[in-house]
Amino acid sequence: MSDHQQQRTSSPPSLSGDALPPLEQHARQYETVRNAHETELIEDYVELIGDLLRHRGEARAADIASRMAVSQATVSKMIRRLNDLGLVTSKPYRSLFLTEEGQKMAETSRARHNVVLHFLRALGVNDSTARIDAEGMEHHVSDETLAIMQRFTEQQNS
Amino acid sequence: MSDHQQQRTSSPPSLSGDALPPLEQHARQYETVRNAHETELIEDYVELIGDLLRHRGEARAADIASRMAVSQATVSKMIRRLNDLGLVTSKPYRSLFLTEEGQKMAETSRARHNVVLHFLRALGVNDSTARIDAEGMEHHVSDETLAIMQRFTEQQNS
DNA sequence: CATGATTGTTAGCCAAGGCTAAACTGTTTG
DNA sequence: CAAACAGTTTAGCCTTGGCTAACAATCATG
Ligand SMILES: [Mn+2]
Ligand SMILES: [Mn+2]
Ligand SMILES: [Mn+2]
Ligand SMILES: [Mn+2]
Repeated sequence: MSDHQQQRTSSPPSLSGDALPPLEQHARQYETVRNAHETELIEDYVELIGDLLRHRGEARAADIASRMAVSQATVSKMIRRLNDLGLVTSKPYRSLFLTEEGQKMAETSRARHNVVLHFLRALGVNDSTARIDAEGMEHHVSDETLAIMQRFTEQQNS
Repeated sequence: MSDHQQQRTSSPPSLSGDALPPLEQHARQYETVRNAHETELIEDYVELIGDLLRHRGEARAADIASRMAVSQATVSKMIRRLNDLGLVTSKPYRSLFLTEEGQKMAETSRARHNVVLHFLRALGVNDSTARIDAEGMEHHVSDETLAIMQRFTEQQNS
């Protein structure tokens, strides 16, 4: 099929599915995704540290490493970054703590994560699948969509 | 844990929101996300190349660069990777084409992308927001969730 | 209180995915 | 048909986020 293959047997000129979005808009889609990827891991770390602090009272590098399924060296390096970003405070060989800013990020990340997770469950997705999907999706859900998801979930549970 | 600090004062055992998932499951969440990130960009390139071929008859590096809002050098490097992966064929200074395998990937990516996009619109999300969110979310939606989204969308449009 | 186990850090490696600058090719056009 | 221009490639750089191996600190325990 050098050109067009059958495609419908008798179709008029252009029946090639949805059109391409205008260039500017299309570009903005990919840019937004790239931006999300820059903060994604940071958010997951901060959120996890917050959760460990809330549930365990402390957040050790070793716990983060096993929860994230990543080496301790990787965690150690990332902790320095979080420190440089002013999100955590860490004395060597001691538990981590979140700065004010880190706490704020942890809360908003956790809130968003929960909205997505509960939405997926309300949609009918199996819990463990919902958890996996939410872990990735959360970073790519706009505020607009988030609000709609929340409304949907509330409506469903009533 | 050396010290614990206060940590509880007087509250009943656990009032710290949802519990942490069991370690194995939690680790699997992050692993799945990392895996998705490995193939994500590849899929977007292949999908875009497929769309350009369908809509324009050819896929030039310059078009990809402007659509992705990325430098031509970046595209050129990525094309070599796609070539090495057996997803595209490319003669220097000529338009790209998809291999069989590339076409298969383009189709399944496009199909999944569309399910997510149409689902978001059916949910009530504004079109341009839906496009942005779908571009990121698509790579983190399991088959299970995808099927549910599709059913939801169909049901909504009837 | 010495010592082994656990935990944390550092050094050095790698691949992916960006970038700019410079060189090269192909096409258009005066 | 020679330039000029547009498109493509290459070289070299950078950051992120992984890894392993070696070393260092802390903690538990006999
Ligand atoms: Mn999260
Ligand atoms: Mn996440
Ligand atoms: Mn896509
Ligand atoms: Mn995408």
